[in-house]
Amino acid sequence: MGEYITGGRVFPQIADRLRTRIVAGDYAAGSVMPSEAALCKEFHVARNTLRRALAVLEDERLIITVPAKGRVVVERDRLPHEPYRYRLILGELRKMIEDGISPPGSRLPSESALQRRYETSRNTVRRAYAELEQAGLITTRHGKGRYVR
Amino acid sequence: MGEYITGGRVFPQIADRLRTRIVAGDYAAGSVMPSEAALCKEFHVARNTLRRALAVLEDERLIITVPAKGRVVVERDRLPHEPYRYRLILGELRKMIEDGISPPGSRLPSESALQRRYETSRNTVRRAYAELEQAGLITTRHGKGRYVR
DNA sequence: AACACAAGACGTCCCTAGACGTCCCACACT
DNA sequence: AGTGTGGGACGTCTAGGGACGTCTTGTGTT
Repeated sequence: MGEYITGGRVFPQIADRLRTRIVAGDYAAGSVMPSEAALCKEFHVARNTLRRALAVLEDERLIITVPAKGRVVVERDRLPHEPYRYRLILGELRKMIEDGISPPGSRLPSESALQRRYETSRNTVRRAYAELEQAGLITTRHGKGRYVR
Repeated sequence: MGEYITGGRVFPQIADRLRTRIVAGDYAAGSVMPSEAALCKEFHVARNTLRRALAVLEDERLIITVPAKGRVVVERDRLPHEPYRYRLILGELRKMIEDGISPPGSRLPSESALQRRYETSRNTVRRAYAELEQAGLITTRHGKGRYVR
């Protein structure tokens, strides 16, 4: 816990301390930083102030904000991978379809199969399939399964 | 684990065994029975079969099926209370408004206040408020709170 | 042929938890 | 007056877990 320098603005100081942690590797590249709430507690500042500090770091391209996820520390010379699970599943399924690995008419994995494969919830799997259906790439037959259109 | 009586139908047997548990109080009145999945496992039967057995008990007014909740054992001479949390909150809030305890223009409890009061999730609180707003009973002012219309 | 049963797939709903996003307001300090 | 801070409220999204509802398809018994 550092002292508060009276007179100076506080959010730049917090930005400094967070930047130090990032370059030192305390917050590993590619990982998610502690949440706003956690950092607010640690630094004893309001969310307002903390967010300003984080905005500074984002301006410096040190972190990327991912809503519903958190702040991800940027990895140099590596493009950021998909932060959302359902988007990841969605991408892999779409690739299988577009590459012809799952030809039109073929049956796609069941929800429970994907649930096991990706170690995720049924909700997330369904979300991915919902978008594929929305995109017109697949059709669903109740009680039977999903098929490539 | 009892034996299976060859020749007889199995779902009536399961209904019998479940009925016995209910009248014996193994499944207390007002409580929720084990889920279909759990009972399927215990009796080593398909969901189909188990549901038939449960349908028998529901016909006999011994249990009530509550989607997303489970089977509730009926309480004699007590009308069943609201099974869904958000409906319960909704009901109490509406009563406060209609009884004039929360007069028009007055501010309603914040989401976090209700969250604490009912020991529930923010989602559930929001759900209740959403229905009140849908019903035109309240209005929401972003950043300020909710008010009786 | 009809029925019971098994097994599995998808559909819908309730509930919890946690992130970030936005807005509003009071206060202090400049 | 303007800015920084603290603090709070509501908005939206991702994710996980679980219950019942419905549909389809086999298999075996009657």
